[in-house]
Amino acid sequence: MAARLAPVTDAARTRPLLLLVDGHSMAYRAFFALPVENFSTTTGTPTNAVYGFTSMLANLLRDERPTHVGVAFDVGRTTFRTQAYPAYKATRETTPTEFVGQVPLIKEILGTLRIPTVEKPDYEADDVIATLARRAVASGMDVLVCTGDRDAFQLVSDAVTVLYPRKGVSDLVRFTPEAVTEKYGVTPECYPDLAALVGETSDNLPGVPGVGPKTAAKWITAYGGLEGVLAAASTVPGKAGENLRAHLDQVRMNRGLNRAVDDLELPVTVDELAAQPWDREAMHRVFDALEFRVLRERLLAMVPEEAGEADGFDLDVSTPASGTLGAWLDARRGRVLALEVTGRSTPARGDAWGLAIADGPGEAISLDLTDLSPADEGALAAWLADPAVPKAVHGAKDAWHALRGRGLTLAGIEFDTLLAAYLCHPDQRSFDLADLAVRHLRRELRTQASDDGDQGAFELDLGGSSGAGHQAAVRAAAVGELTQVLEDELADRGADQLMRDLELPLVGVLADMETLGIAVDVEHLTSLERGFAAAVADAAAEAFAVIGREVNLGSPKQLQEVLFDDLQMPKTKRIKTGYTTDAAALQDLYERTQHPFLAHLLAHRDASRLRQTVEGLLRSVADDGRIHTTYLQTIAATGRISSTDPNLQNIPIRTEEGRRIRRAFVVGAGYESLLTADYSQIEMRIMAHLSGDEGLIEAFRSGEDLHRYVGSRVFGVPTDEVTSAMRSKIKAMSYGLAYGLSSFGLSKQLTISVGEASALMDDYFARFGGVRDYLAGVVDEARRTGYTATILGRRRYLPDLTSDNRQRREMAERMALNAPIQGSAADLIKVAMLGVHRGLREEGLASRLLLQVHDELVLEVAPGEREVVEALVRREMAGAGDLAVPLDVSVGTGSSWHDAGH
DNA sequence: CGATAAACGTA
DNA sequence: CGTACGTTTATCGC
Repeated sequence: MAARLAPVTDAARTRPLLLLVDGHSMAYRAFFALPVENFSTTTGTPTNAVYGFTSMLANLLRDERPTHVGVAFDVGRTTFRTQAYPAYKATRETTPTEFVGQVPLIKEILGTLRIPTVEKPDYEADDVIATLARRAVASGMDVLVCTGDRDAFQLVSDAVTVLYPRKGVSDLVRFTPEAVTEKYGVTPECYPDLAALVGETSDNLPGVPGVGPKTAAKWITAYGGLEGVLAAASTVPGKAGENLRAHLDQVRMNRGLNRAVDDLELPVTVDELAAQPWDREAMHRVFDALEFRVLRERLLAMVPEEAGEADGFDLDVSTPASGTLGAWLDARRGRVLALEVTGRSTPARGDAWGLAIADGPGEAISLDLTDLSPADEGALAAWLADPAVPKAVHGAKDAWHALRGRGLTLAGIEFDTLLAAYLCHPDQRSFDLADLAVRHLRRELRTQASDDGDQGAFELDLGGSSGAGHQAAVRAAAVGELTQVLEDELADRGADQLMRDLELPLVGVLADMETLGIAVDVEHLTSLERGFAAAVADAAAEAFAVIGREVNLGSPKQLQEVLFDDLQMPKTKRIKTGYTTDAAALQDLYERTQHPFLAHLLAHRDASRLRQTVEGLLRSVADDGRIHTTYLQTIAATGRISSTDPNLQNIPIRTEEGRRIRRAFVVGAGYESLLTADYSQIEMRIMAHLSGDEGLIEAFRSGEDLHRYVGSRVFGVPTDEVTSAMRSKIKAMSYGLAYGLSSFGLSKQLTISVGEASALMDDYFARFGGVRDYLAGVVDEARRTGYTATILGRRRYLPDLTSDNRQRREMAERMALNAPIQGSAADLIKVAMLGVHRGLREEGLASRLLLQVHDELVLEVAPGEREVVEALVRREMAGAGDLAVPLDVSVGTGSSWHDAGH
């Protein structure tokens, strides 16, 4: 492995360099230098000290290139110094708990970097550093000491430099002997003399009153050191001299305490501080957990990669001679070969120019698709398209789009390492092949060619056995090896069936949907854009007129000034940057103040939001007059798919203005209508199924309006006496339960007291006890097993359920409540999509599936197929699962998405 | 330029 | 102090 902190061949240096860091001191500085609000994980763990410390360390490793590194830590608060002088450091405030928790994290990071941490009970980090520094210098090394403790200046010499933070942790001042003398007027060895006279507030060591660094330096120079000063104390003139005589004991004690001990017995030797290769797998794990993406990249970028190392991919890469590709492929029939496609995977506009195929770990070929002989092209096309030829790939959908752009059909995908990694670790957001290789294979994917960063090679060398071609071959080989590993891991996690029968077949369905896209009425969109833009301008003008000046209404910062400074409005909910200006808060303010500015601002928000949505859609219209979204199958931790570029899963529907945007999605030429089919109350039905609550199951079987039925039971009135207010309370609570809603949250949403909300929940659970038991049980079981599971066995791992951190734990509990419900719904609609897609094909229908919006499918219906398609969709959606309650499906058709809605 | 925060749309 | 997403804009640090 090439990871090495400093190449020993560094020509600029002749002597080895030891970097010694005072861990507590630097971490503590980082803790106060970086605002904790900006540095904590999504689950609330503070990481500001960890981040600051690691960032500083990364800079030092990069800039100083030490050959040896060690980090010293204090152990507890008592040392031989506090024994001798109990007041020592006694004024230090208790360390904040948010800081204490970060020290182990720092040590964990140091562990992954294989940097030893050194501690000595009863001594301070400074003493450890002094000892190691002395030994290093004795063996001919240079030493850098990084600490925020000025006592370390006594260590400075020709061979030892102290890096002292000026502000924060990134601005370090280099204290050489000259720098110390310049700043303090005494040599480094006399610095502790000076400090003894002046005192150190932070250590609770009083100095001689009236004596600052200037006087102290003058005395030390005049009398030749502290001993001289003390000996001559009786003759030192003036008030300062008087004070000195009154504080001789204190000064002597100060000097005793600030002397660094440099002959400790330590568990490590200087040699053992030699830089070691990093534990990259552990680094990924720890940095993932801390959510330090950029910092990890910064560190990894420092490591010079060397080609041909044992841990790389040692591959025999070739390009078959023209006309021999078919034979090469035939010779490997029956084996699962791994593929890597180089190209662009934009739906409907893909292209592929390179292809690598790996056969086992040692052999691969790479092809330039732009320059194949007709015979090879034919052989390749047949091989790719043959569903009976098993293949593995990382990201089958992207490969599918790219190959399609070159007229090639991809079938027979037996394994997808991207999907496999996602099913194993659904909470991960990205599954970069290089990362997977490091984690599961302990291999580096990078090769010399890619390290050079030579973009030119990419263009010039499409298929050869070096450069881009070699890189593709390495990736293909990695896919092959990952397939072996991940197949086992999938099976261990009980996800192999989910992979084979659901996610993998879904790839083709999604690829078809993306390729088809949905037709839009561009003229309609353009006219909407004009209208919304005019509304934006009007609202802005009126808003400015009210306050008499122009501000950027899109800037929360400027709005806060206007609202809370200029207009002196009551403060809203606190956010990181001050007070929120979100729509709910503005609405609330408007109801209380009736200030017209707020009305114009809200109107401006609405209109600009709509305009922005329309503009985005217009930008996305492809040459075929359709919008081709991309579905992401490996993003949502619950198992849902997401839609991007553009996101067609958040097209407005709630307001009339928003619904006008839905009218722009229309049936395409040659088709009869759009058909939408959605599951009604899918999540509550799944709740009923999973909980087995008889009352809730009966609610669905009765055919009565769900919320009305539940309301009648909770409030103890006949269903026809459930008022709409009661119904909406029940609806809010029912859905809230699936999200882990608390009585506090419910009270907030319904604007009732916590007591009322709590009573409402009690009444609910009194009638639907099965729901309560289920919700409690699901969290319990997940805590025990480590994961939740959906009806198809899709897992979500929630290690935070046992966290000591309440915020993290409760967050995980809410996730545990929601994941089986949201995830089961995702399972069901995926099954339905497969069924609809297959049914359309098997029945020879020309209608097609276009969109999925979590619980809704949108199809484009070919002329004359409406009835049969509706029956097919109803059958497949309702039959997607065998639940204790029926799966109701509502269907609508029309010439636009809006008109097809219901 | 890239990352983050705020805001807001959907299920 | 209710889950899951994606996109835009402003803002700030590098």
